[in-house]
Amino acid sequence: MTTHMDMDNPLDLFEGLEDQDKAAILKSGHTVHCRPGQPLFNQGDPAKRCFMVIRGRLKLSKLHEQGKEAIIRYIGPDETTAALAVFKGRRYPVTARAVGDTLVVAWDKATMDHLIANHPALARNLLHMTLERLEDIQTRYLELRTEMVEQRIARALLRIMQHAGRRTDDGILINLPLSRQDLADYSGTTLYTVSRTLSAWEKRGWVRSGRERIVVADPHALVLFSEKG
Amino acid sequence: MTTHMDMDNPLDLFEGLEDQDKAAILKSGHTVHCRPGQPLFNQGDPAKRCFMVIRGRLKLSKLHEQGKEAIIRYIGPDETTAALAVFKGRRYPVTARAVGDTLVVAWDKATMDHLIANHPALARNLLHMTLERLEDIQTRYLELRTEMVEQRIARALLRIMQHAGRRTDDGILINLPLSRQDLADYSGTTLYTVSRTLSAWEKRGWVRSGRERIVVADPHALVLFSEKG
DNA sequence: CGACGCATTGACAGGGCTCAATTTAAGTGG
DNA sequence: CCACTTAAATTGAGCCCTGTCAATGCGTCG
Repeated sequence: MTTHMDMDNPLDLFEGLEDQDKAAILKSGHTVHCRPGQPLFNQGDPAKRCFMVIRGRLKLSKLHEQGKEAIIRYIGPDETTAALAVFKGRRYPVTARAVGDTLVVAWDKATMDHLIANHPALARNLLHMTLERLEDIQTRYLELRTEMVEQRIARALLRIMQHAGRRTDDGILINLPLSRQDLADYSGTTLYTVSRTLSAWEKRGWVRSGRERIVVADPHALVLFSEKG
Repeated sequence: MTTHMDMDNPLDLFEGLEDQDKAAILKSGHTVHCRPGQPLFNQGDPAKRCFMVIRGRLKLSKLHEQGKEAIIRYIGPDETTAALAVFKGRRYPVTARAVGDTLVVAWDKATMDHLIANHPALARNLLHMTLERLEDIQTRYLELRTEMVEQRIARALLRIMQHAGRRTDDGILINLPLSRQDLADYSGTTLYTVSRTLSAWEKRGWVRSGRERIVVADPHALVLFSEKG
Protein backbone atom coordinates (compact mmCIF):
# COMPACT_ATOMS: atom_id res chain seq x y z
CA MET A 1 0.00 0.00 0.00
CA THR A 2 1.40 3.30 -1.02
CA THR A 3 -1.55 5.52 -0.42
CA HIS A 4 -1.25 5.93 3.28
CA MET A 5 1.01 8.87 3.93
CA ASP A 6 -0.23 11.31 1.36
CA MET A 7 -3.93 11.19 2.07
CA ASP A 8 -4.16 10.21 5.65
CA ASN A 9 -2.43 13.23 7.04
CA PRO A 10 -1.67 12.13 10.59
CA LEU A 11 -2.14 15.60 11.95
CA ASP A 12 -4.51 15.55 14.86
CA LEU A 13 -5.62 18.05 17.42
CA PHE A 14 -2.50 17.49 19.53
CA GLU A 15 0.14 17.75 16.84
CA GLY A 16 3.09 19.70 18.15
CA LEU A 17 2.10 19.43 21.81
CA GLU A 18 4.08 17.79 24.58
CA ASP A 19 2.83 14.43 25.80
CA GLN A 20 2.24 15.86 29.24
CA ASP A 21 0.11 18.66 27.81
CA LYS A 22 -1.85 16.15 25.84
CA ALA A 23 -2.44 14.06 28.95
CA ALA A 24 -3.58 17.10 30.89
CA ILE A 25 -5.94 18.14 28.11
CA LEU A 26 -7.42 14.68 27.93
CA LYS A 27 -7.95 14.69 31.67
CA SER A 28 -9.77 18.02 31.48
CA GLY A 29 -12.53 16.40 29.43
CA HIS A 30 -14.78 13.62 30.53
CA THR A 31 -15.33 10.32 28.79
CA VAL A 32 -18.57 9.19 27.19
CA HIS A 33 -19.41 5.65 26.23
CA CYS A 34 -21.67 5.09 23.20
CA ARG A 35 -23.46 1.94 22.24
CA PRO A 36 -23.70 1.08 18.53
CA GLY A 37 -25.97 3.43 16.65
CA GLN A 38 -26.39 5.81 19.56
CA PRO A 39 -26.43 9.45 18.50
CA LEU A 40 -23.89 11.71 20.16
CA PHE A 41 -25.40 14.87 18.75
CA ASN A 42 -27.95 15.79 16.12
CA GLN A 43 -27.74 18.35 13.36
CA GLY A 44 -29.46 21.57 14.34
CA ASP A 45 -28.85 21.18 18.06
CA PRO A 46 -26.81 23.93 19.68
CA ALA A 47 -23.21 22.74 19.80
CA LYS A 48 -22.46 22.24 23.48
CA ARG A 49 -19.51 19.88 23.47
CA CYS A 50 -16.80 18.76 21.13
CA PHE A 51 -15.41 15.27 20.99
CA MET A 52 -12.41 13.14 20.33
CA VAL A 53 -12.67 9.44 19.67
CA ILE A 54 -10.61 7.16 21.89
CA ARG A 55 -11.84 3.80 20.71
CA GLY A 56 -14.39 2.84 18.06
CA ARG A 57 -15.72 5.19 15.44
CA LEU A 58 -18.28 7.89 14.78
CA LYS A 59 -20.29 8.31 11.61
CA LEU A 60 -20.94 11.92 10.64
CA SER A 61 -23.87 12.34 8.35
CA LYS A 62 -26.34 14.87 7.11
CA LEU A 63 -29.99 13.90 6.99
CA HIS A 64 -32.59 14.95 4.48
CA GLU A 65 -36.33 14.91 5.07
CA GLN A 66 -37.87 11.58 3.98
CA GLY A 67 -35.01 9.70 5.54
CA LYS A 68 -32.22 10.00 3.01
CA GLU A 69 -28.77 10.30 4.46
CA ALA A 70 -25.37 11.42 3.19
CA ILE A 71 -22.33 10.29 5.11
CA ILE A 72 -19.90 13.17 5.45
CA ARG A 73 -17.05 11.24 7.02
CA TYR A 74 -16.02 8.71 9.63
CA ILE A 75 -14.18 9.83 12.75
CA GLY A 76 -11.67 7.34 14.09
CA PRO A 77 -9.38 7.17 17.13
CA ASP A 78 -7.48 10.41 17.84
CA GLU A 79 -9.71 12.38 15.51
CA THR A 80 -12.02 15.11 16.67
CA THR A 81 -15.39 16.41 15.65
CA ALA A 82 -17.56 19.43 16.38
CA ALA A 83 -14.55 21.32 17.68
CA LEU A 84 -15.03 24.27 15.39
CA ALA A 85 -18.79 24.41 15.83
CA VAL A 86 -18.37 24.52 19.60
CA PHE A 87 -15.58 27.05 19.43
CA LYS A 88 -17.71 29.31 17.26
CA GLY A 89 -20.86 28.78 19.33
CA ARG A 90 -22.75 27.45 16.33
CA ARG A 91 -25.22 24.67 15.86
CA TYR A 92 -24.05 21.24 14.83
CA PRO A 93 -24.27 21.12 11.05
CA VAL A 94 -24.29 17.30 11.04
CA THR A 95 -25.37 14.31 13.07
CA ALA A 96 -22.88 12.00 14.81
CA ARG A 97 -23.64 8.38 15.63
CA ALA A 98 -21.48 5.67 17.09
CA VAL A 99 -20.50 2.79 14.82
CA GLY A 100 -19.98 -0.20 17.01
CA ASP A 101 -18.99 0.34 20.63
CA THR A 102 -17.32 3.70 20.92
CA LEU A 103 -15.50 5.64 23.60
CA VAL A 104 -15.04 9.38 23.29
CA VAL A 105 -13.74 12.30 25.33
CA ALA A 106 -15.94 15.37 25.52
CA TRP A 107 -15.07 18.98 26.31
CA ASP A 108 -17.60 21.71 26.89
CA LYS A 109 -17.23 25.17 25.45
CA ALA A 110 -15.79 26.79 28.55
CA THR A 111 -13.09 24.16 28.82
CA MET A 112 -12.34 24.41 25.14
CA ASP A 113 -11.95 28.17 25.23
CA HIS A 114 -9.58 27.76 28.13
CA LEU A 115 -7.55 25.09 26.35
CA ILE A 116 -7.26 27.03 23.13
CA ALA A 117 -6.20 30.16 24.97
CA ASN A 118 -3.44 28.23 26.75
CA HIS A 119 -2.29 26.15 23.80
CA PRO A 120 -1.91 28.16 20.60
CA ALA A 121 -1.04 24.98 18.71
CA LEU A 122 -4.60 23.79 19.19
CA ALA A 123 -6.06 26.64 17.15
CA ARG A 124 -3.56 26.07 14.40
CA ASN A 125 -4.35 22.38 14.29
CA LEU A 126 -8.06 23.13 14.20
CA LEU A 127 -7.56 25.33 11.20
CA HIS A 128 -5.51 22.68 9.48
CA MET A 129 -8.03 19.92 10.12
CA THR A 130 -10.88 22.06 8.88
CA LEU A 131 -9.04 22.85 5.68
CA GLU A 132 -8.39 19.17 5.19
CA ARG A 133 -12.07 18.38 5.50
CA LEU A 134 -13.14 21.22 3.27
CA GLU A 135 -10.91 19.92 0.51
CA ASP A 136 -12.14 16.38 1.02
CA ILE A 137 -15.80 17.25 0.69
CA GLN A 138 -15.15 19.54 -2.27
CA THR A 139 -13.42 16.70 -4.06
CA ARG A 140 -16.23 14.31 -3.32
CA TYR A 141 -18.74 16.91 -4.46
CA LEU A 142 -17.03 17.01 -7.83
CA GLU A 143 -16.87 13.24 -8.04
CA LEU A 144 -20.54 12.91 -7.21
CA ARG A 145 -21.30 15.23 -10.08
CA THR A 146 -18.97 13.69 -12.57
CA GLU A 147 -18.36 10.01 -12.09
CA MET A 148 -20.43 6.91 -12.66
CA VAL A 149 -21.85 5.08 -9.69
CA GLU A 150 -19.45 2.14 -9.68
CA GLN A 151 -16.48 4.45 -9.81
CA ARG A 152 -17.82 6.36 -6.83
CA ILE A 153 -18.39 3.19 -4.87
CA ALA A 154 -14.79 2.21 -5.58
CA ARG A 155 -13.51 5.55 -4.35
CA ALA A 156 -15.69 5.38 -1.25
CA LEU A 157 -14.45 1.92 -0.40
CA LEU A 158 -10.84 2.97 -0.92
CA ARG A 159 -11.27 6.03 1.30
CA ILE A 160 -12.79 3.97 4.07
CA MET A 161 -10.08 1.39 3.58
CA GLN A 162 -7.34 3.97 4.02
CA HIS A 163 -9.04 5.24 7.10
CA ALA A 164 -10.06 2.00 8.74
CA GLY A 165 -8.29 -0.78 6.88
CA ARG A 166 -6.35 -3.59 8.57
CA ARG A 167 -4.03 -5.96 6.74
CA THR A 168 -5.00 -9.60 6.83
CA ASP A 169 -3.95 -12.65 4.85
CA ASP A 170 -6.91 -12.28 2.52
CA GLY A 171 -6.34 -8.59 1.84
CA ILE A 172 -7.32 -5.44 3.63
CA LEU A 173 -10.20 -5.78 6.02
CA ILE A 174 -12.52 -2.83 6.56
CA ASN A 175 -12.31 -2.74 10.29
CA LEU A 176 -15.76 -1.42 11.13
CA PRO A 177 -19.33 -2.63 10.66
CA LEU A 178 -20.13 -1.36 7.16
CA SER A 179 -23.47 -2.25 5.65
CA ARG A 180 -24.43 -1.91 2.00
CA GLN A 181 -26.60 0.98 3.06
CA ASP A 182 -23.64 2.73 4.72
CA LEU A 183 -21.51 2.37 1.63
CA ALA A 184 -24.41 3.66 -0.45
CA ASP A 185 -24.81 6.69 1.80
CA TYR A 186 -21.10 7.35 1.56
CA SER A 187 -20.90 7.08 -2.22
CA GLY A 188 -24.25 8.60 -3.12
CA THR A 189 -26.25 5.69 -4.40
CA THR A 190 -28.63 2.98 -3.17
CA LEU A 191 -27.98 -0.19 -1.26
CA TYR A 192 -29.20 -2.19 -4.26
CA THR A 193 -26.62 -0.79 -6.58
CA VAL A 194 -23.90 -1.31 -3.99
CA SER A 195 -24.95 -4.91 -3.57
CA ARG A 196 -24.89 -5.58 -7.30
CA THR A 197 -21.54 -3.87 -7.64
CA LEU A 198 -19.92 -5.79 -4.81
CA SER A 199 -21.23 -9.03 -6.27
CA ALA A 200 -19.63 -8.19 -9.59
CA TRP A 201 -16.33 -7.29 -7.93
CA GLU A 202 -16.42 -10.48 -5.93
CA LYS A 203 -16.66 -12.47 -9.15
CA ARG A 204 -13.56 -10.65 -10.39
CA GLY A 205 -11.77 -11.42 -7.15
CA TRP A 206 -11.38 -7.78 -6.12
CA VAL A 207 -13.26 -8.08 -2.84
CA ARG A 208 -14.77 -10.61 -0.48
CA SER A 209 -17.77 -9.49 1.46
CA GLY A 210 -20.30 -10.66 3.99
CA ARG A 211 -22.77 -9.16 6.37
CA GLU A 212 -21.51 -5.67 7.24
CA ARG A 213 -18.02 -6.87 6.47
CA ILE A 214 -15.82 -6.20 3.46
CA VAL A 215 -12.31 -7.33 2.61
CA VAL A 216 -10.52 -5.65 -0.26
CA ALA A 217 -8.55 -8.47 -1.86
CA ASP A 218 -7.07 -6.48 -4.75
CA PRO A 219 -6.68 -2.81 -3.82
CA HIS A 220 -4.59 -2.12 -6.90
CA ALA A 221 -7.33 -3.22 -9.29
CA LEU A 222 -9.80 -1.11 -7.37
CA VAL A 223 -7.58 1.96 -7.58
CA LEU A 224 -7.17 1.56 -11.33
CA PHE A 225 -10.90 1.14 -11.71
CA SER A 226 -11.70 4.15 -9.55
CA GLU A 227 -9.46 6.35 -11.65
CA LYS A 228 -10.40 5.48 -15.16
CA GLY A 229 -13.62 3.47 -14.88
CA MET B 1 -36.66 40.01 0.38
CA THR B 2 -36.15 38.39 3.72
CA THR B 3 -33.35 36.02 2.97
CA HIS B 4 -30.48 38.42 3.03
CA MET B 5 -29.33 38.63 6.60
CA ASP B 6 -29.47 35.00 7.66
CA MET B 7 -27.50 33.43 4.83
CA ASP B 8 -25.26 36.14 3.65
CA ASN B 9 -23.27 36.47 6.81
CA PRO B 10 -21.54 39.78 6.33
CA LEU B 11 -18.47 38.63 8.18
CA ASP B 12 -15.44 39.27 6.07
CA LEU B 13 -11.73 39.10 6.63
CA PHE B 14 -11.69 42.51 8.31
CA GLU B 15 -14.56 42.07 10.74
CA GLY B 16 -13.63 43.59 14.07
CA LEU B 17 -10.72 45.62 12.74
CA GLU B 18 -10.38 49.40 12.78
CA ASP B 19 -10.86 51.17 9.47
CA GLN B 20 -7.31 52.44 9.59
CA ASP B 21 -5.98 48.90 10.05
CA LYS B 22 -8.06 47.74 7.15
CA ALA B 23 -6.71 50.52 4.97
CA ALA B 24 -3.15 49.67 5.94
CA ILE B 25 -3.71 46.00 5.22
CA LEU B 26 -5.18 46.77 1.82
CA LYS B 27 -2.20 48.96 1.02
CA SER B 28 0.22 46.17 1.93
CA GLY B 29 -1.11 44.07 -0.94
CA HIS B 30 -0.99 44.95 -4.60
CA THR B 31 -3.88 45.11 -7.00
CA VAL B 32 -4.43 42.83 -9.95
CA HIS B 33 -6.75 43.46 -12.83
CA CYS B 34 -8.42 40.47 -14.50
CA ARG B 35 -10.18 40.40 -17.84
CA PRO B 36 -13.28 38.22 -18.17
CA GLY B 37 -12.48 34.52 -18.05
CA GLN B 38 -8.87 35.05 -17.10
CA PRO B 39 -7.61 32.52 -14.54
CA LEU B 40 -6.15 33.93 -11.35
CA PHE B 41 -4.84 30.58 -10.20
CA ASN B 42 -5.28 26.94 -11.15
CA GLN B 43 -5.99 23.97 -8.97
CA GLY B 44 -2.83 22.06 -8.20
CA ASP B 45 -0.52 25.06 -8.42
CA PRO B 46 1.40 25.91 -5.27
CA ALA B 47 -0.57 28.58 -3.43
CA LYS B 48 1.57 31.71 -3.65
CA ARG B 49 -0.89 34.52 -3.06
CA CYS B 50 -4.29 35.01 -1.55
CA PHE B 51 -6.86 37.43 -2.86
CA MET B 52 -9.69 39.72 -2.01
CA VAL B 53 -12.13 40.97 -4.60
CA ILE B 54 -12.54 44.73 -4.87
CA ARG B 55 -14.80 44.92 -7.89
CA GLY B 56 -16.28 42.22 -10.09
CA ARG B 57 -16.39 38.58 -9.19
CA LEU B 58 -14.40 35.35 -9.18
CA LYS B 59 -15.71 31.93 -10.03
CA LEU B 60 -14.19 29.12 -7.97
CA SER B 61 -14.50 25.76 -9.57
CA LYS B 62 -13.06 22.31 -9.56
CA LEU B 63 -12.24 20.67 -12.85
CA HIS B 64 -12.48 17.03 -13.74
CA GLU B 65 -10.60 15.34 -16.57
CA GLN B 66 -12.68 15.34 -19.80
CA GLY B 67 -13.66 18.92 -19.17
CA LYS B 68 -16.44 18.67 -16.63
CA GLU B 69 -16.56 21.43 -14.06
CA ALA B 70 -18.21 21.92 -10.70
CA ILE B 71 -18.61 25.46 -9.45
CA ILE B 72 -17.74 25.60 -5.77
CA ARG B 73 -18.77 29.20 -5.17
CA TYR B 74 -18.63 32.76 -6.39
CA ILE B 75 -16.43 35.32 -4.65
CA GLY B 76 -17.79 38.84 -4.65
CA PRO B 77 -16.53 42.22 -3.42
CA ASP B 78 -14.97 42.16 0.06
CA GLU B 79 -14.72 38.39 0.03
CA THR B 80 -11.46 36.51 0.03
CA THR B 81 -10.18 33.30 -1.43
CA ALA B 82 -7.12 31.09 -1.10
CA ALA B 83 -6.28 32.69 2.22
CA LEU B 84 -6.15 29.43 4.10
CA ALA B 85 -4.30 27.56 1.37
CA VAL B 86 -1.62 30.25 1.33
CA PHE B 87 -1.42 30.43 5.08
CA LYS B 88 -0.94 26.69 5.29
CA GLY B 89 1.50 26.57 2.38
CA ARG B 90 -0.70 24.17 0.44
CA ARG B 91 -1.63 23.88 -3.17
CA TYR B 92 -4.74 25.55 -4.48
CA PRO B 93 -7.52 22.98 -4.28
CA VAL B 94 -9.62 24.85 -6.85
CA THR B 95 -9.35 27.10 -9.90
CA ALA B 96 -10.32 30.77 -9.81
CA ARG B 97 -11.41 32.69 -12.89
CA ALA B 98 -12.65 36.22 -13.29
CA VAL B 99 -16.30 36.69 -14.23
CA GLY B 100 -16.56 39.91 -16.10
CA ASP B 101 -13.98 42.61 -15.45
CA THR B 102 -12.55 42.06 -12.00
CA LEU B 103 -10.22 43.89 -9.67
CA VAL B 104 -8.58 42.08 -6.76
CA VAL B 105 -5.97 42.72 -4.11
CA ALA B 106 -3.27 40.09 -3.69
CA TRP B 107 -1.03 39.32 -0.74
CA ASP B 108 1.90 36.95 -0.84
CA LYS B 109 2.62 34.46 1.91
CA ALA B 110 5.24 36.51 3.72
CA THR B 111 2.93 39.51 3.91
CA MET B 112 0.06 37.33 5.05
CA ASP B 113 2.06 35.74 7.82
CA HIS B 114 3.06 39.19 8.96
CA LEU B 115 -0.51 40.45 8.88
CA ILE B 116 -1.92 37.51 10.77
CA ALA B 117 0.77 37.77 13.42
CA ASN B 118 -0.07 41.44 13.95
CA HIS B 119 -3.84 41.15 13.75
CA PRO B 120 -5.23 38.23 15.73
CA ALA B 121 -8.73 39.03 14.47
CA LEU B 122 -7.65 37.97 11.00
CA ALA B 123 -7.02 34.39 12.06
CA ARG B 124 -10.34 34.23 13.83
CA ASN B 125 -12.17 35.55 10.79
CA LEU B 126 -10.37 33.07 8.58
CA LEU B 127 -11.56 30.25 10.75
CA HIS B 128 -15.10 31.58 10.69
CA MET B 129 -15.19 31.97 6.94
CA THR B 130 -13.81 28.51 6.39
CA LEU B 131 -16.42 26.99 8.66
CA GLU B 132 -19.10 28.86 6.73
CA ARG B 133 -17.87 27.42 3.46
CA LEU B 134 -17.53 23.94 4.85
CA GLU B 135 -21.14 23.97 5.93
CA ASP B 136 -22.26 25.37 2.60
CA ILE B 137 -20.58 22.71 0.53
CA GLN B 138 -21.74 19.95 2.87
CA THR B 139 -25.31 21.11 2.46
CA ARG B 140 -25.00 21.22 -1.29
CA TYR B 141 -23.41 17.79 -1.27
CA LEU B 142 -26.49 16.43 0.46
CA GLU B 143 -28.81 18.25 -1.93
CA LEU B 144 -26.93 16.93 -4.93
CA ARG B 145 -27.49 13.43 -3.61
CA THR B 146 -31.08 13.86 -2.67
CA GLU B 147 -33.00 16.33 -4.74
CA MET B 148 -34.32 16.32 -8.28
CA VAL B 149 -32.58 18.41 -10.90
CA GLU B 150 -35.13 21.19 -11.13
CA GLN B 151 -35.12 21.64 -7.40
CA ARG B 152 -31.34 21.93 -7.42
CA ILE B 153 -31.43 24.48 -10.20
CA ALA B 154 -33.90 26.50 -8.16
CA ARG B 155 -31.64 26.39 -5.11
CA ALA B 156 -28.62 27.31 -7.18
CA LEU B 157 -30.38 30.28 -8.70
CA LEU B 158 -31.58 31.44 -5.30
CA ARG B 159 -28.10 31.17 -3.80
CA ILE B 160 -26.59 33.17 -6.60
CA MET B 161 -29.43 35.65 -6.30
CA GLN B 162 -28.77 36.18 -2.61
CA HIS B 163 -25.12 36.67 -3.36
CA ALA B 164 -25.31 38.80 -6.47
CA GLY B 165 -28.92 39.93 -6.84
CA ARG B 166 -29.98 43.51 -7.49
CA ARG B 167 -33.53 44.76 -7.21
CA THR B 168 -35.08 46.08 -10.40
CA ASP B 169 -38.62 46.86 -11.45
CA ASP B 170 -38.98 43.45 -13.10
CA GLY B 171 -37.70 41.50 -10.10
CA ILE B 172 -34.26 40.59 -8.90
CA LEU B 173 -31.55 40.74 -11.50
CA ILE B 174 -28.62 38.35 -11.27
CA ASN B 175 -25.89 40.92 -11.48
CA LEU B 176 -23.21 38.89 -13.21
CA PRO B 177 -22.83 37.18 -16.58
CA LEU B 178 -24.38 33.78 -15.91
CA SER B 179 -24.70 31.34 -18.77
CA ARG B 180 -26.83 28.18 -18.81
CA GLN B 181 -23.58 26.27 -18.59
CA ASP B 182 -22.57 28.16 -15.45
CA LEU B 183 -25.86 27.46 -13.78
CA ALA B 184 -25.54 23.82 -14.80
CA ASP B 185 -22.06 23.62 -13.32
CA TYR B 186 -23.33 25.18 -10.13
CA SER B 187 -26.33 22.90 -9.73
CA GLY B 188 -24.88 19.68 -11.04
CA THR B 189 -26.63 19.13 -14.33
CA THR B 190 -26.27 19.99 -18.03
CA LEU B 191 -26.86 23.19 -19.90
CA TYR B 192 -29.70 21.52 -21.81
CA THR B 193 -31.64 20.71 -18.71
CA VAL B 194 -31.09 24.21 -17.37
CA SER B 195 -32.34 25.70 -20.61
CA ARG B 196 -35.48 23.58 -20.60
CA THR B 197 -36.12 24.36 -16.97
CA LEU B 198 -35.72 28.10 -17.39
CA SER B 199 -38.07 27.99 -20.36
CA ALA B 200 -40.70 26.26 -18.25
CA TRP B 201 -40.26 28.78 -15.44
CA GLU B 202 -40.48 31.64 -17.87
CA LYS B 203 -43.88 30.33 -19.02
CA ARG B 204 -45.00 30.35 -15.40
CA GLY B 205 -43.74 33.88 -14.95
CA TRP B 206 -41.13 32.99 -12.35
CA VAL B 207 -38.12 34.28 -14.28
CA ARG B 208 -37.19 36.25 -17.36
CA SER B 209 -33.95 35.33 -19.01
CA GLY B 210 -31.75 36.18 -21.92
CA ARG B 211 -28.20 35.60 -22.99
CA GLU B 212 -26.12 35.20 -19.82
CA ARG B 213 -28.72 37.22 -17.99
CA ILE B 214 -31.46 36.11 -15.60
CA VAL B 215 -34.08 38.08 -13.69
CA VAL B 216 -35.96 36.31 -10.94
CA ALA B 217 -39.46 37.75 -11.21
CA ASP B 218 -41.07 35.66 -8.48
CA PRO B 219 -38.53 34.67 -5.82
CA HIS B 220 -41.24 33.46 -3.49
CA ALA B 221 -42.56 30.89 -5.95
CA LEU B 222 -39.01 29.73 -6.56
CA VAL B 223 -38.34 29.32 -2.85
CA LEU B 224 -41.49 27.26 -2.39
CA PHE B 225 -40.54 25.12 -5.35
CA SER B 226 -36.97 24.64 -4.14
CA GLU B 227 -38.19 23.41 -0.78
CA LYS B 228 -40.87 20.97 -1.65
CA GLY B 229 -40.54 20.35 -5.38
C1' DC C 1 -35.06 -22.77 16.45
C1' DG C 2 -37.38 -18.90 14.93
C1' DA C 3 -37.28 -14.20 13.74
C1' DC C 4 -35.41 -10.18 12.47
C1' DG C 5 -32.37 -7.55 9.69
C1' DC C 6 -29.16 -7.49 6.07
C1' DA C 7 -28.15 -8.91 1.42
C1' DT C 8 -29.23 -10.59 -3.24
C1' DT C 9 -31.38 -10.61 -7.58
C1' DG C 10 -34.74 -9.63 -11.22
C1' DA C 11 -37.93 -6.76 -13.65
C1' DC C 12 -39.23 -2.33 -14.87
C1' DA C 13 -39.57 2.41 -15.75
C1' DG C 14 -38.30 7.09 -15.91
C1' DG C 15 -35.40 11.16 -15.16
C1' DG C 16 -32.16 13.36 -17.28
C1' DC C 17 -28.00 13.02 -20.23
C1' DT C 18 -26.37 12.83 -25.00
C1' DC C 19 -26.34 14.15 -29.65
C1' DA C 20 -27.86 16.84 -33.45
C1' DA C 21 -30.14 20.50 -35.70
C1' DT C 22 -31.73 25.15 -35.51
C1' DT C 23 -32.64 29.64 -33.77
C1' DT C 24 -31.46 33.80 -31.47
C1' DA C 25 -28.58 37.34 -30.01
C1' DA C 26 -24.28 39.81 -29.41
C1' DG C 27 -20.19 41.57 -31.39
C1' DT C 28 -17.21 43.24 -35.35
C1' DG C 29 -15.56 45.36 -39.18
C1' DG C 30 -16.32 47.59 -43.46
C1' DC D 1 -26.01 50.58 -40.28
C1' DC D 2 -25.89 46.20 -42.18
C1' DA D 3 -23.72 41.81 -43.38
C1' DC D 4 -21.11 38.45 -41.31
C1' DT D 5 -19.18 35.71 -37.60
C1' DT D 6 -19.35 33.49 -33.48
C1' DA D 7 -21.16 31.91 -29.20
C1' DA D 8 -25.20 31.04 -26.44
C1' DA D 9 -29.62 29.14 -26.18
C1' DT D 10 -33.52 26.26 -27.63
C1' DT D 11 -35.79 22.17 -28.77
C1' DG D 12 -36.60 17.35 -30.12
C1' DA D 13 -35.59 12.38 -30.14
C1' DG D 14 -33.64 8.39 -28.16
C1' DC D 15 -31.72 5.72 -24.83
C1' DC D 16 -29.23 4.20 -20.85
C1' DC D 17 -27.95 4.23 -16.20
C1' DT D 18 -29.64 3.60 -12.03
C1' DG D 19 -33.36 4.15 -8.74
C1' DT D 20 -37.60 1.75 -7.28
C1' DC D 21 -40.30 -2.11 -5.99
C1' DA D 22 -40.97 -6.90 -4.83
C1' DA D 23 -39.67 -11.37 -3.70
C1' DT D 24 -36.37 -14.39 -1.78
C1' DG D 25 -32.25 -15.97 0.52
C1' DC D 26 -29.26 -16.18 4.38
C1' DG D 27 -26.61 -15.26 8.59
C1' DT D 28 -26.88 -13.95 13.57
C1' DC D 29 -28.59 -13.49 17.78
C1' DG D 30 -31.86 -13.92 21.33
